[in-house]
Amino acid sequence: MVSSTAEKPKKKRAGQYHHGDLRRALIDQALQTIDREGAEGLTLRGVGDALGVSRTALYRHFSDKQALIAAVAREGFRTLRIALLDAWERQAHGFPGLEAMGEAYVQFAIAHPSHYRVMFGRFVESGLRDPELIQEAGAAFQALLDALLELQREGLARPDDPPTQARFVWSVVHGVAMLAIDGQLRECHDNGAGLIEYAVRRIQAAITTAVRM
Amino acid sequence: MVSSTAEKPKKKRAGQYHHGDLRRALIDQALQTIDREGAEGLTLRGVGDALGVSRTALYRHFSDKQALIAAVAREGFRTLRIALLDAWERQAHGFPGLEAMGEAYVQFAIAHPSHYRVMFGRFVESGLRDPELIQEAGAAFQALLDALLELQREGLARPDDPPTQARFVWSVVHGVAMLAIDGQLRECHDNGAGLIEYAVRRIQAAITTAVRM
DNA sequence: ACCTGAACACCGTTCAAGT
DNA sequence: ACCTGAACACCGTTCAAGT
Repeated sequence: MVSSTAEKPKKKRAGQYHHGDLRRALIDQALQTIDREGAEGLTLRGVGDALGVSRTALYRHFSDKQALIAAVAREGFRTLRIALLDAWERQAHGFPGLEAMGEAYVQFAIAHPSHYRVMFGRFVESGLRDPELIQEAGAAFQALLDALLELQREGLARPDDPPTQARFVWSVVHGVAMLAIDGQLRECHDNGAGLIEYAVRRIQAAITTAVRM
Repeated sequence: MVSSTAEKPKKKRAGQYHHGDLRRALIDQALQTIDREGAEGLTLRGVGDALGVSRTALYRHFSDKQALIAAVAREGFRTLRIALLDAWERQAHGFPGLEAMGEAYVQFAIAHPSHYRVMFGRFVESGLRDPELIQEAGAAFQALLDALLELQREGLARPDDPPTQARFVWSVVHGVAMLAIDGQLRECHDNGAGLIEYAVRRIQAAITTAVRM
């Protein structure tokens, strides 16, 4: 930190002349709108109005609309990673931990479908301009990779190439999640709960070293 | 067919006063645009211009833009189903046939990423207004279900609830496909080819009755 | 029946101007 | 430094009017 002039960072009270942290408020408002109305329902005019601010005010904090969405996506990967780690710890690791991670993953997507879609849509384009998004996504993936590495070390999971094994597991839960939020499981009377349970069991069967499930 | 008046169905030559089958031309043009520029690049003005027709001409054949997209999605499920059945037959059924189906599935998505996204995006909303879309998607799913039923009958696949088993397999290939086209496999030096191979093998391990893979 | 062109109500983004 | 309001170039959709 370079010692600056006499000016301390101003902490303006909320509701006063604009915001103390408009950037933060914009992200929160965008996330709220996305969760409620979907990403298509997100307009710069809308977030501006909701915050009592001009529709062009956000250009002081984000290069464009896509950058705002990328920031929302970043938050999503962070929340997801924490949920995964929490599930893993709560079940004290092992295959029960991996199952819990899988269920937590799909539940996050079902609870926040629009947010989840935003995390994966336009990922490449957004990632090129927002390295922190890629970093945050990588951290979430790392949580899964670490779990599998531990299972392999304990001789529970097959000693396959770890990144490939992790991407396979990711594919299953991502596939279930996407099918669920896109309405492709509408014929399941239980709204996909049975499939999630089946899927995590079959993941275990697919990567275990044990002879029988 | 009710015998009509003296008027035979006019077969206008292309390039002449509009089209003999504008509906067909609109779908083809929309598909081409989607494949080339993505679904966001699809504008009614664009397809109209490309066909030498007003931008509102399509309202004679489709209720709105979403209905046009739904028609494109329908074509996609049809093409996908044919590709799956072809792969299944070419490998003479069995697990080799199932593996080939899985690879054909992912390859379709990678070859036509925007088309594939359109097939699953807004599926519910589109399906409510376009029952044929749901029917075509169901037919594609049925191809997979039939394959698994045969494997179960032969004692090769576990006798689990067939729709659940089919949705699980679908989730894996859908997950791989979505991750691939959304750029989440960019760190794979082989662009995901190894993952696809690994995934179809692990699917087999997950649903087989055999003790060892 | 089928298509057009003007009009309408929206967008994201730019930019000169305010404080 | 930060924000505004008018303006610009786009959208999808509607509708009276043409043929």
